Amino acid sequence: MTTTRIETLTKRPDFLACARAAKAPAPAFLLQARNRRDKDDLTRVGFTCSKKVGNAVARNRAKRRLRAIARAILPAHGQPGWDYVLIGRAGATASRDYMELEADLIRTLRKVHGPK
RNA sequence: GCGGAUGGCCGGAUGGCCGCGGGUGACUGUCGGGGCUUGCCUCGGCGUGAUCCGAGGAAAGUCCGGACUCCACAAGGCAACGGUGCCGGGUAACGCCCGGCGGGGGCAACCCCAGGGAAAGCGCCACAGAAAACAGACUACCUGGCUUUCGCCUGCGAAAGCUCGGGAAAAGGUGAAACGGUGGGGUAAGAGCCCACCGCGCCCCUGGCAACAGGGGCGGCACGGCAAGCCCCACCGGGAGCAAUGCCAAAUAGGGAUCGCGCGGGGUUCGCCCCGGGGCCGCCUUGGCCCCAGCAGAUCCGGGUUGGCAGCUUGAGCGUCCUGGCAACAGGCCGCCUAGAGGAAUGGUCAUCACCGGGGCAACCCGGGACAGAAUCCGGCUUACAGGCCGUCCGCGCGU
Repeated sequence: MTTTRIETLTKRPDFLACARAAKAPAPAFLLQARNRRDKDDLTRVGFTCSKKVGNAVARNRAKRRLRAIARAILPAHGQPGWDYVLIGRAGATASRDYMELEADLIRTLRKVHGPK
């Protein structure tokens, strides 16, 4: 069993690169993803919740729920060598049912990987 | 019981499963460095499992006050700018807190106050009103004169009137405010014109550390308000901030400092001496600094960038009790260690219980969770907040 390690994105250029690549919308978030095409098979993920999501409390809660589904889904459904960015939406990210949130992520991942 | 005032506290609980940040020590686990007695010791990173800790009363607004760090800083005087403003106390400090005083509101408990100076000066006082700051007079009042009418009879009286003169500022009405108020005397009518009380001003005495309060005397009223318009007075105040600042490593172009040679005019015994010009330090005086010349040299320095480490949490700390104080608070004994991230942890999800709202006779069912997320750290202020708990006091009603 290969333990795919997951790292968190921290650099602004990485976020911008993802924003220019594939996008897939979901009711409670927006997924951006790209294949880095380098030697490393690391999977990386970043989270963005802008001021549009709400105040600091609302942004934190949205980010935590996104982090929770990413940790649950990505080891099985993510692909090595890819970067993913999850963007929170006002209201929906905090209120959508958790099981549906996970299903949304699986569906959108399939979509961004798809055409390849 | 109802209504009200005020002080303090809490801000769901427990348990599965899966996770995150930090500390501690562990490992037959790995990778790298160092040491040597060459298979051990040691340091660091990663991994694994263990254990402990992990958001708030406002963490918020960033409005005051500090600690800490860097920069600036010769003395005196003057000026400017900003802040504070009853008195006493507390504090590291404050624009904060406590206790008083004065004024205002409330039956009361209690609450509110930007609360120094208006005889230093300038400015302003809307609307209304005759008049808004220095006196003046619209209506009305008193009186003289004149005209008309009437009564008695040749002068007086009464009434009405006047582009007329004088007195007076009590009455009316306006206003936030009208040149002291109320009552009496006085007068042609009136007026501090005189008197009593109240208010106001000055002086004295008593009490109080003081703000101030009480009392006495004198004054015949002279001094309208606004200082959150300028201002005056007293007191306080350097600037920037943890993205401060310090250290390490990597990689490199341009820069800076010191030394050397040289540097306005004149003299020189070659040690120096005399005489300048310009600029800066808020201004002035004393004073200080820099420039008036650069270079082909020598030595040294480290900025910016990226990464890492420190600053970074033991502190004006928290709790029980005791002592002093009306209190804010201070002192003492004992005990405790309570987040330290850096695209930023402190969570996700499920269940049970408690709470609130709705439905139901009930078992129960359905729905809900305020304001809000540490970022160097403290002391305050202000603002936001579902719901709940405890204490003290006041008024009214009832019972004893």
